[in-house]
Amino acid sequence: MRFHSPSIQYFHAVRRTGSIRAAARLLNVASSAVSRQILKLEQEVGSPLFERTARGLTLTTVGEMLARHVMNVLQDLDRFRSDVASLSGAWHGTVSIACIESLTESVLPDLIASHRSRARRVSFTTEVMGSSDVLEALRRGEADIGIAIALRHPPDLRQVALKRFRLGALVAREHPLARRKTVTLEQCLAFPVIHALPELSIYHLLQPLIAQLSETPEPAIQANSIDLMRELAARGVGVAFQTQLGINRLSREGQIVFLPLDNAGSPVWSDLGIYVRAERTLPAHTESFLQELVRELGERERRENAAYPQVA
Amino acid sequence: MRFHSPSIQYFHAVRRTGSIRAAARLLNVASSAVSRQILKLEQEVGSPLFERTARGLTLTTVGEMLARHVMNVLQDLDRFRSDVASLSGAWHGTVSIACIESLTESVLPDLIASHRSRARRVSFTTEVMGSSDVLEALRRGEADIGIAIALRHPPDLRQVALKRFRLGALVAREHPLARRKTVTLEQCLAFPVIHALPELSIYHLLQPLIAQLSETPEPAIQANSIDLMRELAARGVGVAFQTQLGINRLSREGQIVFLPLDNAGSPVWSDLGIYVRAERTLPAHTESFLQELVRELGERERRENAAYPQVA
DNA sequence: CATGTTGATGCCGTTTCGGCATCAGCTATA
DNA sequence: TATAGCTGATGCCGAAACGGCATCAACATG
Repeated sequence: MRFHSPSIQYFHAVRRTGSIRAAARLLNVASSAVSRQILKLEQEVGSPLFERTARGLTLTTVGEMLARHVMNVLQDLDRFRSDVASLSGAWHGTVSIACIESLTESVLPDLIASHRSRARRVSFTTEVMGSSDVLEALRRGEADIGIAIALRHPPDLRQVALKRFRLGALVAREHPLARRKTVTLEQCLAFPVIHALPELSIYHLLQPLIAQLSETPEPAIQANSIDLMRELAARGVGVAFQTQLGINRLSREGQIVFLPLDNAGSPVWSDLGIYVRAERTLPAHTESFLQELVRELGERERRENAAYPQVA
Repeated sequence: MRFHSPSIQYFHAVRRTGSIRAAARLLNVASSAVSRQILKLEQEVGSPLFERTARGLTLTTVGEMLARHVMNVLQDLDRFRSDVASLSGAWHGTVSIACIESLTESVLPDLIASHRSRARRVSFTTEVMGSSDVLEALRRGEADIGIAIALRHPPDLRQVALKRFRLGALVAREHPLARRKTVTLEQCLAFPVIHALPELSIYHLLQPLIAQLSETPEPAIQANSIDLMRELAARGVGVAFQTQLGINRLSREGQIVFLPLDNAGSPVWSDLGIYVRAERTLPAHTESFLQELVRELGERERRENAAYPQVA
């Protein structure tokens, strides 16, 4: 089912690999064929699509416009294929997810397992990365659904949903703070603290608050893994900060305590956004999973707000 | 700039004309070429795309799915072309509008004239038709922007805006009702009335109200042209019904009077919807005109509500 | 300066495409 | 019912496009 000209498929491969020869290897054709298709394309558009360097090819402005069009075409072709396939019974296809680390502990595994039990022929590709990389992966068409801290998103992405979760401190069951209902940042900083490195978005949430404090916090552990930070906190090494999303299992087992953070009387929110490419209609199986994801996150948001009611 | 396989262009032409030979004439190629491309396409999709009758071809279910994909591709190609062109300075392109008759008196001519004075290289195609035909033209990709009475719209269309206008009675300056502020349907039916035929949406707005009345209205003039009905009312032939959108000039010149309709104490609304295909990103020049259209209609809605304040 | 990249290009065999003529099936009209 | 006019499909053939191989020039790296 390849009824689009080789030109646009070749163009797409060259854009992704950044090299004609690499694209040719990917496509199992000679590099001359790829080169000629690109030249033909440039002649028809009437403007160069790539800047040739000795190392490879980079998109020009017109090239980026064409890349956008080609991505729209190929993604819509995917949707069409999926629609045709679902017509003849079997639902199949792949859902590709790019998300930040906080989802990997319970939200995603629960959802994927539950979805697979109902639609076994839908497969998943999940890649964990930083928030800005999530948005970039979506823009480049390397993922269908993105979950990231809700920054200002580029206009070619659509924010399907926005859910807010309270940022809190994670301490071991035996920690002196463990009996409290909420904690302030000052109270936490009296103890050893497990800090997030700048590549984690939690860093950018907490940094402005820490900067406001008069005392300089004492040296502490720093890490770039939500997972590691959580496990360290569970072992009583120090106080970690994150949302409740990533500690479902440990908190159920009572090994770890989540204390909502209080900053001058108001909660500290971490906004989670769910994104898709704007210029795109999702295949049915992807749309279906997306709806479940939105519902599940909404459900967790609701449950959490019920557990830690806010004194507005 | 034709970098898509002939297959999809041929398919598109066949879908529009409903015939291979007609498509071939349209494309200036032999019918055998078209026939073969369609057969190849069907082989690649693995399912027939058309049902062959002696009269021509009709889309199958899979064919309609492909038609949707092909339309997305070709419309996005248009957008790409427009983007590239606007990069090199000159804004050009065509805005194709499908709308109902009420817009032709002042809204559209004003807007188009104003837009053309600023962007001379943008041309317009405007086609007047019934509300359901407007939606159908959009679905078929035969128009970029549709303006119609806001019915339930199919899911592949997006309602960009919804503006409500009061339905009212149109009478000549000398008409006995002309001095009133508002009128009821009963009051109007005491005079000769110019009715809309069922092909106009006004018919469907008024019919349920008329049916509620005890008295059967006396025979009156019936017409299917907003324009004609307005001119008849201006000549004192009878009372016509429509929104204030179509009588700007005549009402300014004082030849005709608009009396908002009162039905059991509440206004009778006519909802106007602005539509575009959902799975589509509009070219910049089309999007720009669309924004002006929405603003202008919103402005008229506001002005009208100020002129005839509602006693909620 | 040598070596390994990169993309572009000339040459040539294969594949695809399009045009012409023709065939079979159906419809409308006389 | 017979005929004329339409429909799409197909065999044949020349033209155009495509892809593979070998090679070239330009550049980066050691």
